[in-house]
Amino acid sequence: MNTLPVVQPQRTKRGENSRAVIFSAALELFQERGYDATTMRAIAGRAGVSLGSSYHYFASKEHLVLEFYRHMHELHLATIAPLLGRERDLAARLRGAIRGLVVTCEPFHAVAGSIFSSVANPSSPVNPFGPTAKTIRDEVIGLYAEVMSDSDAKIPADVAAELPLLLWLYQMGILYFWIFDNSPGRLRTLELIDQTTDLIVRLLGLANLPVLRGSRRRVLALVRGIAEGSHGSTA
Amino acid sequence: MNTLPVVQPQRTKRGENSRAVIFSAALELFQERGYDATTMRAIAGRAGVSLGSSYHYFASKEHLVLEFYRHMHELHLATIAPLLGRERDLAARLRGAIRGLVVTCEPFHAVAGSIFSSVANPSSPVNPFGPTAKTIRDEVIGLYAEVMSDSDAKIPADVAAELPLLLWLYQMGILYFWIFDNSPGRLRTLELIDQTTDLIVRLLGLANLPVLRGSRRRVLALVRGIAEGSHGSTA
DNA sequence: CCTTCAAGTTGAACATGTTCATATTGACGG
DNA sequence: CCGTCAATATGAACATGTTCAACTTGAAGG
Repeated sequence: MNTLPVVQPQRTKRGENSRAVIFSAALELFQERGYDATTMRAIAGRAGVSLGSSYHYFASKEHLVLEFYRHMHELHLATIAPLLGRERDLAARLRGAIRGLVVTCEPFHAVAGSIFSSVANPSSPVNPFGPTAKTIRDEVIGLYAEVMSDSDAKIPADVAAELPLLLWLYQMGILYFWIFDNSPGRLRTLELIDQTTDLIVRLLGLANLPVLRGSRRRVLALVRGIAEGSHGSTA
Repeated sequence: MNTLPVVQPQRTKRGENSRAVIFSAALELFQERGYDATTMRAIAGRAGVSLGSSYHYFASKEHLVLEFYRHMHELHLATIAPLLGRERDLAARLRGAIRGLVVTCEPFHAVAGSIFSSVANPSSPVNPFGPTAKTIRDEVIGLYAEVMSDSDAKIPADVAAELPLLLWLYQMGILYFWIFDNSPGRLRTLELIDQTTDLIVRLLGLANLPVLRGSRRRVLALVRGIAEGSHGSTA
């Protein structure tokens, strides 16, 4: 994973280090002061580089958020890896994965609000539906594919094809709720997670009932349509 | 509606006019150049007032968006009023209401993306969940209460209590999809509306089935919980 | 050791949202 | 008609994201 072909010769040593230092400074400042209050000049200052240098490595402040995503995702993976290795019950896996997410993000709760501002902007590079974020998006969706497929739940193929995407959307919904959640210990969010994950798994079971067959087919067709749409035309 | 008690004596004549002129200029420029590309200086310029004057009437650029909301909501109301007066079938009412929404917003499709950026920010005054937007939010939710209650559908009381809020959330989801929709004539969105409104009405019917009783109770409890949460702690 | 050149680095300059001290207006009491 | 005062109006000044042309570094080739 660290041995790429010989394409960017020097770009590594010095540059790689500067990039890391800058991102690390940004991360600290985001936590200390929040996203909006963190100036690009302040980031450069703490990193010990010039303002221009910061822009050499991160095309915009939002690109720092993109890197922030990747970072959080790695932390998230590390947090829930043990659980995913051991647990096989779908409800437990899902609950653990989402709980792990908000726990991982907890240190950045205060920041998350202003960050979401950029995130929702369709023309921003950090928009989860946009092309720039495709790599990290596919990785996250892949995580939920793993949550699903390595469980012992028997999921019909047509549902299984769309479920990871749906769980990814669900995760974003939870995160948006979490942003607004000021309850002590973020208990409201945790409770919401417990209840919704249970509900999701239960509905998956019910989806086989004859009365629901029609709705299930239609919901899946809808999801497929939406997913295709995102491909073709990203602003 | 125009005869308020004697509280703001002079504030009306000249001020009211300036405010309207500024907003109208902003509206034009948003359409012509998009939200981000529209400068507060440009707005002031076209309105024929100074930069400072604009800030006298609108505390920030985002407050112009708040006014924009109100304006769109009024247009929306006017658009669907005839339908709501005549039609009684819930599916048709809902479909018409949501279709009317995207049709009303159509002239601002290009702008909507960058506007949503501010909208999603929890600390922004235009955040739909925030306190500043409460008035307009309640109005919009009220619209969906009317869509529901003046139909001939028989909706259980517990569902009816939460449905308007859910439909309001649903409407926002549709709008977010619409923002990304570049299909000719925005057909993808219209189709999505047709299918989802049908699905919603069908699910409302199914909610009475014994097998779904449990899930229904839990979903409603969840929604109630979420709604309460938004009250207490708005960032 | 010198040349070369791409990668890295720099800070001044620019655009734009926002603030603020100051000036102008115009209705109203006298 | 005059003085008063709140509402209204103004533009300079400020902060900050972003751009850019110029400068520095250091490894590779000779």
